[in-house]
Amino acid sequence: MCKTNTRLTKQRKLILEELERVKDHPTAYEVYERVRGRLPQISLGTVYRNLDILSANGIIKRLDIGQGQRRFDITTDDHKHIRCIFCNRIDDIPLNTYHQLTTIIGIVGDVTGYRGIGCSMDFHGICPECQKQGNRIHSSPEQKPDSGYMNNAKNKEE
Amino acid sequence: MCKTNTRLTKQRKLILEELERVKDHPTAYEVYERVRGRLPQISLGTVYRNLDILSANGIIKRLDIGQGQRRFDITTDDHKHIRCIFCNRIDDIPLNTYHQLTTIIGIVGDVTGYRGIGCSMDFHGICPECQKQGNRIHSSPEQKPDSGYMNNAKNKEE
DNA sequence: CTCTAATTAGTAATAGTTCCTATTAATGAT
DNA sequence: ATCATTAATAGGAACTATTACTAATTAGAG
Ligand SMILES: [Mn+2]
Ligand SMILES: [Mn+2]
Ligand SMILES: [Zn+2]
Ligand SMILES: [Zn+2]
Repeated sequence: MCKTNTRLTKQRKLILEELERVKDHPTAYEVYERVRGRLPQISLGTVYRNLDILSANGIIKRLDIGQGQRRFDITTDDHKHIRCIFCNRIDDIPLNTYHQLTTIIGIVGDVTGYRGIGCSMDFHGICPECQKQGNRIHSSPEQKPDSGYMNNAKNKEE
Repeated sequence: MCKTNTRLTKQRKLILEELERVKDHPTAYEVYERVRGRLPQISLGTVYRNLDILSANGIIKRLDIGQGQRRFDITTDDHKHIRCIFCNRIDDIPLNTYHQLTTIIGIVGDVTGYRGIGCSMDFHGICPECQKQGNRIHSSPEQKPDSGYMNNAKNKEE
């Protein structure tokens, strides 16, 4: 499963096993809690690091939906998600792409049983300015853009 | 513009003026920086509080897109957004809802000039379990679900 | 078995947001 | 215009979620 120079530690194995067991789009902390039941000394940092490595390798998927905690998905097939605005659970939507947008919300309601459905559709890509600067699709989008935030070291001069 | 018992302070007025001036989906901190240029003693907390109040009153919109900072939009008409994976800027998409999903990405590319476009479509609503518990669409979705996170006071017993 | 770089546990630091409290000020009533 | 009420403020602490650091451990190639 892993690349050369990537070791299958017992921590990593247990994280994958628990992800396989729940498939419920758990947060890093939820994975941590489950794995800790089988390996008490595991640290939350280890869980975060492994979830990052696994998603960078395409073994799992990171879900950055809405404002709360990041979630992780062992299912890497192309599918969409629906989130409950009360309890924050996230369910799968095996949505094919041939419907018209006007009918999709009705379909989503039928498929999931959710009510009061809203849709936030976000696109991402490379803006014209960044294209000019020579960024390519295959170059790493992991370069952190300057967050411009107060606590950043470089903004702490004053 | 505001409800009774809502005062138009000079801080609130300046925040609205700067939002009107940039329309660029600024973060709270970016709004803070601009307003501070005109009212140096304003605090970041005041900016956050006002952005919350204004969005709760429907004057502006909160954008919880992706993993980074929350952003705010003075334009409350129904429209979609596209984010650059390199520089994190967010542009508007005046997308009508009559296209088929398969054609939308092409349209978005034509309209925005973005390349390498991906789409994350997230739905939100009330799950069947929460419907059973008597939650209604008009009841406040602001009840914070238990985040289950380590640092929560109630999880700090051990 | 040995060697070594990948990984770990524990903890500190950071980023983004919310909360708290004494003080100030916007607005309605006099 | 002055007063009284109470919403709102500045400043800072606290909180949530994630990332970074470091000395010790360990997977696994040779
Ligand atoms: Mn899923
Ligand atoms: Mn917009
Ligand atoms: Zn629910
Ligand atoms: Zn860009």
